[in-house]
Amino acid sequence: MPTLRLFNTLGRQLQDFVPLVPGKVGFYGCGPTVYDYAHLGNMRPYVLHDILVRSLRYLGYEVTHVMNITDVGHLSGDSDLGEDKMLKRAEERGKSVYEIAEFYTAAFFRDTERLGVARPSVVCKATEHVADMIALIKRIEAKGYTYSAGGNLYFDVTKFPSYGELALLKLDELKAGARVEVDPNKRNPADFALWFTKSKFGNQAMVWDSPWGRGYPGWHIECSAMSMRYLGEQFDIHAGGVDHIPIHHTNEIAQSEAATGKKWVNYWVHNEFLNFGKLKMAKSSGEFLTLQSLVDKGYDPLDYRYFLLGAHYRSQLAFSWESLDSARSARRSLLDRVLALAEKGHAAPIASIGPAARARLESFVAAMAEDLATPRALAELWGALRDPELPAPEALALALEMDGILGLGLAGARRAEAAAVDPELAAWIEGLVAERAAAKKAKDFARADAIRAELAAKGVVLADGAGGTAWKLA
RNA sequence: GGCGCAGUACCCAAGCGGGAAGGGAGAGGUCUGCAAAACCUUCAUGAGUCGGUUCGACUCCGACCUGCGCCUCCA
Repeated sequence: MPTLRLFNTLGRQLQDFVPLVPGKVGFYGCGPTVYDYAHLGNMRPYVLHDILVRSLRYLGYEVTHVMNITDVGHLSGDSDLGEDKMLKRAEERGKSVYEIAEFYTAAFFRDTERLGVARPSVVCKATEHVADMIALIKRIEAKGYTYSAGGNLYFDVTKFPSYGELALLKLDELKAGARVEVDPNKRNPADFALWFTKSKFGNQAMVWDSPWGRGYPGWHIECSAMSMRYLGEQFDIHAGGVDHIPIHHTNEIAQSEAATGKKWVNYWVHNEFLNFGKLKMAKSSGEFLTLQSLVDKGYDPLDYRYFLLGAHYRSQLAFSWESLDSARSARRSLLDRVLALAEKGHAAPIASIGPAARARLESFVAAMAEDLATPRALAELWGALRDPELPAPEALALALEMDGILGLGLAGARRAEAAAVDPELAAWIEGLVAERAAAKKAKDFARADAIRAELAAKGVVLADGAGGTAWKLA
């Protein structure tokens, strides 16, 4: 097996992946803030994390994948001036924050499941780990990295010499208040809150007692506390969107390493954004498309997965309906090819494939190992399915093996007739198909074509083959 | 103002200091009563622009142009 190489944001270079413990990987992927539906752009990192985990497991690692659910503390502004997103949404809806969280968490997992994303080993909620956060903040405080102001506890970034290393930030170059009002309580604009007590939502359910007063945690602390809880004080990989590099992850590193005095995470993996037209897809501005809206338009969620895999995760990707159509066409063609192969016989045992197929598989694995180069991997998949030299059982074996990492649903490919179709509709179609067969036999091609047209009008596509006429719903 | 990233065919999108992957769309063909699928052929003498380094650059360096992101929140 080749060595996995990952582009590490910390250092900005491709590096050989070497785990802390041989054969094992601790991986923390930033999860959702469950105050609204996830949009298509939000889904990109979860597909990436899934691809990363699948690749690691394929390469023989035992992976512990931890994902957080942010259900408290995520402010709409990183100061006491901001509002907690969860509380705000709960007030708007007249629901409790827990009801809001439960609703959108369920929606989130419904979407990721449809995208073929495996459930993480551990899913942890911020509200259930406040004690861990308080314990961690105490350690940070004991080491002298904090100060109190205006009733809140802040992290003093000037006490942490390597602050901003991940994001290549220099403290004196940051333009304070470039786009937002400065929190007057902060000594330095880059300082961030570990614990809030002065809350305009102080009468809400989401407050906890702490050594600094009754209040709630800052947003960044949850990831540090929960990752350490499940993966230890040092672990291998932390992933999230590029937007988190300058603030969220930078602050996580500062507070985590301040607390332990040790290097926290070895490899940082960040996905680029999905853009909609020229703008990023965002809840605040631009387009907001959910996975469900794609399903409503007739796309398979895995079409969207294919679309994502067509670009490298570190490239900005522009969403367009044309591109999504292209992905759907490509994936359908893939499924057709796999079906055609499956109808010729069973897949060969992967261990017994010949040299040509073996070489294809190795190229595929090499592409995945080279910083998860899914576009190249897809090209290898196409190559395997198009190569006239490969015996059908071997081509099928390759496709299924590759799909174990890509997750495009090739193994579950079914002829449309086998899919769930209303029995009455099916009977009607079968009747016309039989009638057309009779017409064809009688050389009544006008009648045969009329039936084809009639069915086509209902979205039924006919395909004449050696074994008779197959049909499917378009 | 500072920092980071990108500009490849009709669209999406890779790799690479020395033959420009792959997909979609398009065109022609084989096959088919018709159609679909499949298969074959075709589709960037050129990679934002201009310089430089080099025997050789799309690939390195510089400038410029254009676009995007970050320095609130965001995946």
